[in-house]
Amino acid sequence: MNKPSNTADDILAAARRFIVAGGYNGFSYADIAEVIGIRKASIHHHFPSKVDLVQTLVRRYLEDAVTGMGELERKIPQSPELLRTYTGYWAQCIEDASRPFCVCALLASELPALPPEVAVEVRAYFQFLSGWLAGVIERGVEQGTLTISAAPRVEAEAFMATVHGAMLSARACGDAAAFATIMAPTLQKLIPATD
Amino acid sequence: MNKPSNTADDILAAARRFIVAGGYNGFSYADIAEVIGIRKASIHHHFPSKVDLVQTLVRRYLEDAVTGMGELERKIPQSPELLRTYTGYWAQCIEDASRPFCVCALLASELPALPPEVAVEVRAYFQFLSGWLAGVIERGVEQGTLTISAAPRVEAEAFMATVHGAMLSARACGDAAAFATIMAPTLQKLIPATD
DNA sequence: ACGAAACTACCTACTAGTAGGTAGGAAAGA
DNA sequence: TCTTTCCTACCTACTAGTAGGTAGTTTCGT
Repeated sequence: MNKPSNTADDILAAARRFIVAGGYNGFSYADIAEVIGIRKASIHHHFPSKVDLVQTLVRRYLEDAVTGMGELERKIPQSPELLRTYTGYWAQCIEDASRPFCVCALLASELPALPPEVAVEVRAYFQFLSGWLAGVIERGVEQGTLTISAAPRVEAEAFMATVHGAMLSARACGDAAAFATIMAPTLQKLIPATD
Repeated sequence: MNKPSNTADDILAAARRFIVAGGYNGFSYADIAEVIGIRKASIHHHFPSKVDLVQTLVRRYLEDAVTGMGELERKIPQSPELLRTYTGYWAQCIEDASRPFCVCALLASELPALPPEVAVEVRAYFQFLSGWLAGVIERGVEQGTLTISAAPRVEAEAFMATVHGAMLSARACGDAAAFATIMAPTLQKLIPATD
């Protein structure tokens, strides 16, 4: 039912790897062309401009996050376990180097220099993630499974910040395990009387 | 007593602004030349290569941090007040847009794509900052002015991560006040029984 | 008159993007 | 069924502009 052509997906995947490594200006059409084995003009066939490419990439990234978080919420009703699974997901991604950084976290860092079409998509991701975390935390408080010291929205922002900062630290000290090490006490502070 | 020539400093200052805005690949010698009103060839006189320029910039950034933190420790012996002052400093910088992001935090995000000479300097900054924070936290625990739930080194890493992540969030939501909002509960969790 | 700091003028390599064409398959009309 | 037409996917070959960097010269302060 779906198009069998996966070149566009290959381009997006390569672009994601490059962006995660070095940001928006850290790669070129030539770089992508080389790793997937086509000419750079062919990339323009799938994505007329670099802005189109990255915009599509980030938009899809957000869509995947929305559906992914939805599934996660369905499977795991308890907030503490939900937060643990979320950070565990990233810990895994960083550990096996499959997705060693969040695309949007990286792009956000260079937001003032980003094309506006891309910037708006990045901002949307942050808004979604922070909103989702706020919801999870709020529910946890209502269930009595989480203890917080500020408003859920603020706690959510702080949690998200720590996740992104922990990615940065893991990268900076070249130690993938650093992410999990940093997140452990952060989770502990939200979850009362665990194991 | 100091050299009256400030062009090299002007170049470094301009480069810092550009890097803070868009990272290592987000600016060119031409960009710097334009804003400070010289030709780009003249920049090569002061900094033969871009690597030299950014390496010098990051090295000086670390030196300034080392002396700055030293002074801070001399002036403020109490750990809670020290952490508050440190985050307050960044809150101020972000608020007045004078230094809306940490140079090394930004460069760390694109670390895999950075020239190795620059990467090593960035890593040194992270090591210093995390070590300094660990010392501050350890002393606070000994003084009984801080309560922690993990080893001082881990708490320090988590604190640093939250600071960097909060910068990112402030940038992403385009609201400078977000930084202080995020840091408030983070500080509160470390400081027991405060007003 | 000497060196530092700036300049003009240039280089090569690479950037995103375009023009125009080709190979092959699907569709559609007689 | 054959042929024309269209489409997708890719190609070669090119453009204008920008990247970092160099060579050689002039300007300026002491």
